Amino acid sequence: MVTARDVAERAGTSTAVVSYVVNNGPRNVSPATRDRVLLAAAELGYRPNALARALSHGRTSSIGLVVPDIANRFFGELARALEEAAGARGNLLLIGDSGLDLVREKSHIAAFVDRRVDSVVVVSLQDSPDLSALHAAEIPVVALHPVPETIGASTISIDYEAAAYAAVRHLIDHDYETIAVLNGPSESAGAQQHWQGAARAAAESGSVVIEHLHSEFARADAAQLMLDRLARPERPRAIYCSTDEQAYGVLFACHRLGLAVPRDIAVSGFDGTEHSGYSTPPLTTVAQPIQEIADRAIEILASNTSDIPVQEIVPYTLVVRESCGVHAH
Amino acid sequence: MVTARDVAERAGTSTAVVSYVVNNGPRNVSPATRDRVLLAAAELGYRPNALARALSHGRTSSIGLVVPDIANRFFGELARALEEAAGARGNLLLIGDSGLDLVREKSHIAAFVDRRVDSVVVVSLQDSPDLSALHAAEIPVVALHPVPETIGASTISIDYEAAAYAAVRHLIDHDYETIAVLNGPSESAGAQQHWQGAARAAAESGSVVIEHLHSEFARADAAQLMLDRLARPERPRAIYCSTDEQAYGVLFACHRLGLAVPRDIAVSGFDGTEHSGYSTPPLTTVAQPIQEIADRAIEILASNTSDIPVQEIVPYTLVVRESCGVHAH
DNA sequence: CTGAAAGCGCTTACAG
DNA sequence: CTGAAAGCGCTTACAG
Repeated sequence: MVTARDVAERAGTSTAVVSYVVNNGPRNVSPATRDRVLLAAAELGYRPNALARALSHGRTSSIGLVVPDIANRFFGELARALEEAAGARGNLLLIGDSGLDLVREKSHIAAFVDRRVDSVVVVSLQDSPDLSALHAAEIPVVALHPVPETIGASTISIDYEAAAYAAVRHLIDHDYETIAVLNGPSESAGAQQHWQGAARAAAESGSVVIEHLHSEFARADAAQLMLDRLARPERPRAIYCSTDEQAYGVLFACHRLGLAVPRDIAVSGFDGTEHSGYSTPPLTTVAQPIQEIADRAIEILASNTSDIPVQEIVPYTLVVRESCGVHAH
Repeated sequence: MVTARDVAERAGTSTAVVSYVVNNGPRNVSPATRDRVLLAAAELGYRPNALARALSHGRTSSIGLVVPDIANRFFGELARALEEAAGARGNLLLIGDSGLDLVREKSHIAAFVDRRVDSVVVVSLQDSPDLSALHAAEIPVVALHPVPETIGASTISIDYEAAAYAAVRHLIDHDYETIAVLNGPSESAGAQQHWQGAARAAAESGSVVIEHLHSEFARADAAQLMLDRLARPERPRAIYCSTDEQAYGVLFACHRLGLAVPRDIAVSGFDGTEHSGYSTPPLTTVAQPIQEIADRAIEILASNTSDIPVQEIVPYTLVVRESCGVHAH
């Protein structure tokens, strides 16, 4: 590959000047010299080596992202939004897919440290992720879900508890008296908040019977669990799911069992990707403001003037569609 | 961060020896020295700087991936499989999401060149992608769809034409006499093959009437197009879609218009991700061997003894489910 | 405005 | 088996 030295020789100058021209600084260069360098660079097809630049400059202009499952639409949309926000500031987003595996989550974090990313955005599999490697390397982190304060990371997310409360409250307003909460694994991020919000809504109503179920986040797991559950007597009239993926699994189980949604069973989801509007039937769901979350996350990381973690709450939207029944009020 | 120099000092040796120990070579180190280095490294929490290593070593141990749309399940599953295959060989996969935008596709390729990835796997938006930047940097490429021979890249993919033929042939065997082909944009990768395969099957049958439609790959676009098309008279009895995403859009349009699948309209998809088994109704589709494609792609790039591009065809599977109707033979 | 030189943190011939 | 030194390709004080 062609180096700054090659360009300098052809332009009859030094590598320092080549650097000043390519980076528009930090020193001024006379217009004539500048033109010669630009011409030489263009003729040679010079592309600065990002590794060398990062090594001497001390910044890689890259941001690491850890997600539980890149094949999940929600994280796909999130990754895209983050990549755009990062790109707008000249940063490259490195995506690390945990594949629902804790070991891989950890190894991605290690790889990010080794490659000296400037900062990391994390959506962990766990309630309380291990960020020690990041802290040791003094790499700022923002988590996109609530984490314990003691963990020392910035946080930006919706209020899961409030969103769960609102969604279940909505089901109760439809006069559904028996409600199942299909949650993720109990240690998973947000699981507690989903259950607490739902339980609070049920308790408030007095009469509603609520039941707590757990499945993996994968559509197939949720489907299997619900095929079993719905075959048993006393099935719930409505199901609140902690992710859209699980809700699609429920929709599938209902279809398979000949149960009509929402006539026999009402369903609500959580995350609100574009796809939630295209299921059969379209899904009532809690929509997360993906764009806003992404923009703010990158902004927080960019303007990291202090080391003090910030905690931010962004608003969710309850999107009411067919799957929860005809609007009752 | 702690450097090799820090470790060397604590172990009472040189950075060269630290390197030999950490990398298990290329020189031998006496057991005693080795233990001292390992101990010092552990105590200090030493992590070699991957940038510096890459700069001096000349390899980054990273592979770039360009996909049209990471939020599309098919590419999500593909990215995961590639990441695993790459990781198994000690390589990191860098994912570049084009977001269905040619400019971004190009800028990701440029970013990969700048970061000196060892090789690139590309799924382009175009039939005939611009790989000149990669060629100039002598970075080997493998495309996961057919590209013109002249482009000088290795290729590994199913035989799209044959798969399209088989799927449409299957619809014809169901005695559907009017078939629509819902293709992607006309310049998109594979579009020609889809149409040619479908047209060949129709021509062979003699009596079947076939029509060619184009939509973007997004579910929403396909849905909108079909809402319009199916509202017109003389609607087709069956629809062959060039991606599962488009098929889901068709399913949605049918649901919205009160048309039952497969009773009123039969639908088939293409790609065959895990989700195709969970739609309403489950989707007949052409399944691509994602794992095999990923493994072979990484293998080809790893064992790049020659610069001669290789062209490989892997087998597809026609997965018959409810959406195309009760099995006719 | 410009050049020679040091330095980023590694790896690897080259001597010993 | 081990160390001093050069080199990977940049950036940036430091002189002039």
